[in-house]
Amino acid sequence: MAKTAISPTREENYAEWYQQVVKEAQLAENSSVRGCMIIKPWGYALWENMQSVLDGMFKATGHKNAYFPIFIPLSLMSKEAEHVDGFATECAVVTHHRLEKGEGGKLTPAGPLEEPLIVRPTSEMIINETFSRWVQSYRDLPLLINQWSNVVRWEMRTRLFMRTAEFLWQEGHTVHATKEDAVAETERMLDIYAGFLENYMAIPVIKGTKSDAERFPGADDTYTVEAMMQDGKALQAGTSHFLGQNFAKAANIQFLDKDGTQKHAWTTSWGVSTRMIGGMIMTHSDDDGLILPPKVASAHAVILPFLKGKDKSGDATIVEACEALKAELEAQSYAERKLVIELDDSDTAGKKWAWVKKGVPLRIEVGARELEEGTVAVTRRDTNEKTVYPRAEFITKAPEILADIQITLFKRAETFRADKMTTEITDKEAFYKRFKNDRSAGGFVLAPWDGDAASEKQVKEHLQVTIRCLPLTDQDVAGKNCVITGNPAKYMALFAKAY
RNA sequence: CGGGGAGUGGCGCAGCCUGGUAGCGCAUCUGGUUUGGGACCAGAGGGUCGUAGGUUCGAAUCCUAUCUCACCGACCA
Repeated sequence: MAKTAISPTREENYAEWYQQVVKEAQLAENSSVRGCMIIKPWGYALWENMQSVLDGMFKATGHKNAYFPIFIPLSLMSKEAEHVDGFATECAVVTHHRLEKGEGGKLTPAGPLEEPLIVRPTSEMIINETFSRWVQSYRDLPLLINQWSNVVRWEMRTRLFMRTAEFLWQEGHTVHATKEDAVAETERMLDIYAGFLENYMAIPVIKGTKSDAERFPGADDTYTVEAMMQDGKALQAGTSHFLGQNFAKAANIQFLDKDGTQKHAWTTSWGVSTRMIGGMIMTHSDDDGLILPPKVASAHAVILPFLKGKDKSGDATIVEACEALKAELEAQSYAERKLVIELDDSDTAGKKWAWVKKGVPLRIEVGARELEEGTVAVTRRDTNEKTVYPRAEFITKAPEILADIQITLFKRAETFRADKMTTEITDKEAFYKRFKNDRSAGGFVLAPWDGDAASEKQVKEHLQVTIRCLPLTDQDVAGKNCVITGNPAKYMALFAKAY
């Protein structure tokens, strides 16, 4: 059995394996603040790449960025009843505005605020309240705004990237004159998320709508993209909400329409977060650590010179050659981005493994032999394949190799998901059996459902299985019966255990 | 919030039951050896043992309180 760079392996302990991958890849670490993570440079570079692509997509569809306060007055928060109920148990609340030195120099909060401030768990209330002043006429619509920010949700249990008390995200908030426009926007943004996840993160997703129980608090409809992780659990990777007129009414967003009457507007909101990084790790990484999809990778390749130690005669030449190679590679582009190349000329043992664990797509080895032959030895992180290329050929071919890695990762994930997906289960016994298997979380089961909250609740209590979504396609239920109750089915539902 | 677990040099741990003021591995630094790879030898630096109180001649070790963290549940992006 070959030694793996990450211990334990996925098979041995998936949860612990995940923590180790994050740590060994230098993506993030726990901070001294409960539930809050420190995103390290290697992880933040990844997030910046993701941001940059998404931001371009938002702007290309007419959205503009803005920034709203981190604090929401308590009174404002309480205006949409369902929304409040959904977030009340996980709000951080600011109640004081200064510190005083007490006994023994110990600092204690003083100066109570007249009205407590909530640290935003999401910004619907503060943004829609603002929109009520921005929107006066049908000419002001649609209003398409996005914000990049942090939010705070005081979760009971946290896990790096997957669920942290504070996380980074973007939240889009839009206002429309008609229901049709708002629904179209909700679906457009869902498509953008799905496209980003599949084409950039190489994570295959299933698009669908949430059941009543899983909907965003205050929304009429929540659209979601669901991904399958390597342990057979599902991950909600992004959501897009059709908010109906609920928030428009709560925040009083009205406009004077062409016909001269005052109308309430229709709003949407949509978001993706640093959680996608967690999804990416759980989709692609292996027992040797992280594997980054080239399109968003913090770096595309690392050059590792083989130095001669004591007999340093040739070392300077090798490092120089590596620097020249780096410069030439950096002139190349892949996926509208100049190649980012790291050069690690440290002589520490195990530096190769450090880069394996960081998930960099290509490792380029250059030593005396390569210099002499005019070649480079290149190893792909995804397949572990080592190929010796003539130097010039590799430089022009690098983007092509990266593109192949990107596709390989996506296809591999797609194949994996296909193995974890069944549409064959039609009776309750088989359904229960599937999800009671201890070795695996069970994957996706696409099965008929009667649309009743009671049956949904039942499988959640018995099996910790939830309805991830009602897929947008495959909704033919004619003649089919609910997998749980046997009653006539209303929907095809995608069931899974979830993060 | 419930269930078990853990807080000891930068990291990972032992020591605790049977009190006598700290030890191992990795990492770091120095010197040497080695060199297509997760090295070896020798030496060195670095810790008031989570915090507060108590028992004692003496506490990492016993007692009490308290804080924190990761993990498994319930809750959730």
